[in-house]
Amino acid sequence: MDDSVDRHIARWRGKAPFDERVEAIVTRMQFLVKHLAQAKDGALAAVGLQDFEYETLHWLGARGEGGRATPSELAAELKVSPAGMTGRLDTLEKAGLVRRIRSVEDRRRVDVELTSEGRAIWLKAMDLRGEVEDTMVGVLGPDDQEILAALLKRMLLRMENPGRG
Amino acid sequence: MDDSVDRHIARWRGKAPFDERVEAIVTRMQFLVKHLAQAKDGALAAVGLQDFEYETLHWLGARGEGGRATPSELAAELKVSPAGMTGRLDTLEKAGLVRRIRSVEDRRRVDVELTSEGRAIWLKAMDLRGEVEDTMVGVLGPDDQEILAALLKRMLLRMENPGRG
DNA sequence: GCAAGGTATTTCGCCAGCGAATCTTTCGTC
DNA sequence: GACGAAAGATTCGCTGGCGAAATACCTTGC
Repeated sequence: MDDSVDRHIARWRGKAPFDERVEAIVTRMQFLVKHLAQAKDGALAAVGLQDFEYETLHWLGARGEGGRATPSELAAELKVSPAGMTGRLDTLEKAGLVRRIRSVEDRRRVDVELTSEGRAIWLKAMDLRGEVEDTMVGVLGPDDQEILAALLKRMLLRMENPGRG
Repeated sequence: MDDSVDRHIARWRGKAPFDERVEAIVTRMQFLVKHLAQAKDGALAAVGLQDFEYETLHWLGARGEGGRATPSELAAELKVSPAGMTGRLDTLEKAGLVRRIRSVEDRRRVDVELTSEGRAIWLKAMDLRGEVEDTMVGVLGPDDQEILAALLKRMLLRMENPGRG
């Protein structure tokens, strides 16, 4: 059975010089990410969160109980511009899910931490998000998941270490 | 060697209940797509194109010489809202890369086609984009690429056919 | 033949993100 | 110890995309 990318590529064969495998891989990843975002949007709406809010809470929650992070760290981890992160934190702080604390020893810095309410909502949202992602990744058995994760990792390493081979 | 996703997941183990494999796969795909978009932005700037413009020209070009498509078709294929597609086409038409033709027999409809200039620029841009994507996907040998494409396809089929399995 | 409903596109108001510029604080150097 | 460079966060102006409403057109049923 064909997916939309197969149809795209077939309709297209011979009309221009390009690598079909590469095209298929890249386009499928783009579509999967887009699908995922849309599906997650729907699921997260149930707890009143938007995707970008959840994503931010998620990486903040990863710091552990009472864990903190600076806006720049979060911006780098989430691959968002510093300005974008300021905007996200504004929204989250206004909603009471996050707290900004100006550092004492270096007053340029700001630490961000989850409020207890933020942590609670994040935990609720994790379940919902998990369902969507499990639906997608769950088509694959555990072995295939391992293989997929490894292949993706090799590509990501290349992108994160431009110097390397 | 670890990538940023490994580090994220490790830092995080035991702190919340979730499937590490799924998390790793999803997060890596998101990062790869983001990396790709950023790298492509840079490359395409050389021909004065933005990513969303190239993407639209690309699917239009796939229709073949003199091929046409309606805005709604393009919107569906590119997973963009109809309103968003109008905006894209406005930009492209103003730049002279695309032409809108109101259909004669059904005057609600609009057909879109590449101008010759649009086709030329698209072809030039394909090379540049190819380089970036090849760099990423090229870490994998042909066999691994086939495996990856197949795994992605299985997931995409699931997302495009919600009823199924 | 005409009203009601459906379809294709566009307009409108809004939002998150980006890059550049700004402001504050700290660090290095003389 | 003062002054310029650097670092961290924020503000500002702009852009692409979204959802909802509006517009224009076709089609069906009476």
